[in-house]
Amino acid sequence: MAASIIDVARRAGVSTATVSRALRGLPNVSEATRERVLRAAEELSYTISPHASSLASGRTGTVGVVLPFVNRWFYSQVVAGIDSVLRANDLDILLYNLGDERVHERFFARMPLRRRVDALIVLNLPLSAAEREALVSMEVPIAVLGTRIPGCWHVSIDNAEGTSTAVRHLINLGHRRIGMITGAPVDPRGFTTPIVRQHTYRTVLAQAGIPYDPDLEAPGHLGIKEGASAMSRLLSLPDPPTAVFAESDQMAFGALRMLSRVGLRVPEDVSVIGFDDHETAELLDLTTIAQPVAHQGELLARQILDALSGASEEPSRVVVPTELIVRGTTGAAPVARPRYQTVSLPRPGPEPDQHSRTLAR
Amino acid sequence: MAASIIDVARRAGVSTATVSRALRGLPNVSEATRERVLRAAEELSYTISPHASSLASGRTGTVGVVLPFVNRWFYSQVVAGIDSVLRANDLDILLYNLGDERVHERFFARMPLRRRVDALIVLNLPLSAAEREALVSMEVPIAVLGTRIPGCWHVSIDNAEGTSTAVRHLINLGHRRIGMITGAPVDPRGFTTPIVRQHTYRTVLAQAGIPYDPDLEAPGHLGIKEGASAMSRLLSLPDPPTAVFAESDQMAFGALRMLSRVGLRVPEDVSVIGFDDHETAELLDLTTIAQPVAHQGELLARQILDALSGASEEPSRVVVPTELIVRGTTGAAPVARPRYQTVSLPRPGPEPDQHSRTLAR
DNA sequence: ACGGATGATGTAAGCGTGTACATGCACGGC
DNA sequence: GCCGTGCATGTACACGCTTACATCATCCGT
Repeated sequence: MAASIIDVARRAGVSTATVSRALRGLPNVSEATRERVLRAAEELSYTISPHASSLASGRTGTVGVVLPFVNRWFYSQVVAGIDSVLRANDLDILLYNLGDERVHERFFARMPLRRRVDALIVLNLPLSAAEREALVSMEVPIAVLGTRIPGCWHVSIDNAEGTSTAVRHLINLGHRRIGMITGAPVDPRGFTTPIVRQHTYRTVLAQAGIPYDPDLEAPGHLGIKEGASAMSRLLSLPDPPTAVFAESDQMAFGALRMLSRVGLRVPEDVSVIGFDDHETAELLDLTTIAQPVAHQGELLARQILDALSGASEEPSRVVVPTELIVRGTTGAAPVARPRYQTVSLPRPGPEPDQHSRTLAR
Repeated sequence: MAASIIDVARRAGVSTATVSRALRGLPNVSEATRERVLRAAEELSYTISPHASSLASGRTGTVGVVLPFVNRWFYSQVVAGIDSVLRANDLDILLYNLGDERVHERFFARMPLRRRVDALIVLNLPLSAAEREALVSMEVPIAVLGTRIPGCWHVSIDNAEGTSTAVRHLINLGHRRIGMITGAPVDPRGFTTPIVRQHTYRTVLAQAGIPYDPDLEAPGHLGIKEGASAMSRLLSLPDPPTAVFAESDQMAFGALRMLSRVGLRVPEDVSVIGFDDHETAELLDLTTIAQPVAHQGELLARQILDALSGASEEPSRVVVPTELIVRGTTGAAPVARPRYQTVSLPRPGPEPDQHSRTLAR
């Protein structure tokens, strides 16, 4: 049987109240007494019972982290960021992986985190209004990544800015047929991120005077394989794109693989730009929009610390910058644009016609 | 203020004991009463206080998961596997990321999980004898991945078998100069996995009559970049390897990148085999030894369930099989072996001499 | 018709802390 | 020498639940 506070009190020759005070570093305990208590606790290898402590004090020392997919690179990276700062402040992490829809529903039906955590961190989870309401009703500070919930702390990247940077990069390289591989397009609960990015993609094209073509938007569901098949769909268009913006690096990887399968060169025939700066992006020399992933986790955790310490009453909102990382998968458009018209193409490579034929097959 | 069991009892017109029984589905509660209690709880949107419950019952409904790196693919995948089965049994996950050495030490100094979890899952964490002892002294079931702790449940792959399969694959392709990119070679606490793999690598080579050359073992620290620099070290040897076994796919990725940087073809000039079957391996067409990662997490969780239910008293040990996945990064050795001596090489490619010169530079 | 099962429910004692309040003590100013 | 102050410590209740035990009604067999 593990030692309780009573054992420590007895051994130190004081009351349990004094033990409690001494152990938590409260004032009004003489140095000699504190010393004795600490020694007694040490000798009994006493560990406080978190449940009793929580029950009595109302504080749990635990933060719930709710997310859709622990096993995806992005989320695991964010969790690592969260962990690093919460751990340093002796807060534990209770992990809730709500990717499965039934698990998701069950979570909101039973609210297992109510009374169990001091604060909540919600990562990029599509939530209905009722679900948002349910979270807020827990009456603990909430920090949200991506989505926005009124009254909650907030961290996100500027998706519109990142997207327009990506699309403009392609336009500046002379591309006019620019495809987009989108993520999670028909989720009824609505990830807001894909919506914003898709909207921005259309807006930027329109601003550049490029006509809108719905066929150039292919859903990729954020996975490598799905990215590949989205790419193949784009390639099978009568007039396939010369550049593709994939809204996640993973989908861009799939696209790259598909391109190499069908024998198209990157970036000579098709340019590809991703989003995230996944650890593998550098490996594959993928041009991408970098976002500081682990850092966002740290920021969320810091917000929680602020909220718990009461340092700042008003929930803050942080928008972290994205950055265009130009690597080897984006280049000048292959079709002759005005400034290239008089220049002969330096390499043999497939002709545009031949190119189209390959794709149309 | 959230409703307590007393409120529910009052509303249902019964005692708190009956509420407790009804809510947990215990027998000896009439259907009518149970119905009334459930409705009352529903109407008050009552959530049980886990702390009070734990304090009273001694059960926490929580499993601690201790691991070195949440943000690495392998571990996040295992966590997802664990989560899927624990979640289905209403067990929560308390995550402890002990990658940082100071965090690790602090964890074992304070044992914050004592009294806080019903069971423990330890993923592949290097532990001193004292630390193992400390975990066991928590007196809860422990399931361990990779390492072995006496008296604990155990899941692992057969590292010796996987490694020898990989190395034999290279030998069968005619390779005699076979390098190995190793992980975490000098960790004083000792990850056992790299040790077993390195040992097996040497043994298999010896069995094939290939002389031992310590220069062919390059530490890669399990990262992509480190894998790349390990590869460059191997390439700078006077007599560089024609094949490389990287004991993780990530290091293999780095190796591939380095090879393509220096202009060597894979597998014509150098063969590469990895370990894990990382999601990106298929993308890069990497030959590798596949291990069922998420499945191992599920197995660990199942062992915990068995232990908690008292189904099987004796801790079990499960060894899951690995599988050689042959893809495009391994091929016949470029140097002329007896059976190739009279055959002319089909492609132009760099001559062996030229090859060596490139590398020695 | 009556004793004893059997099943439904209530009573109350913990579980191990935190903390408001009471207590006791030393000290200093008048 | 007395009283108020401030600090160190003890007392005891609350936190919200589980559960052993007591109680009570019901029902069955003889």
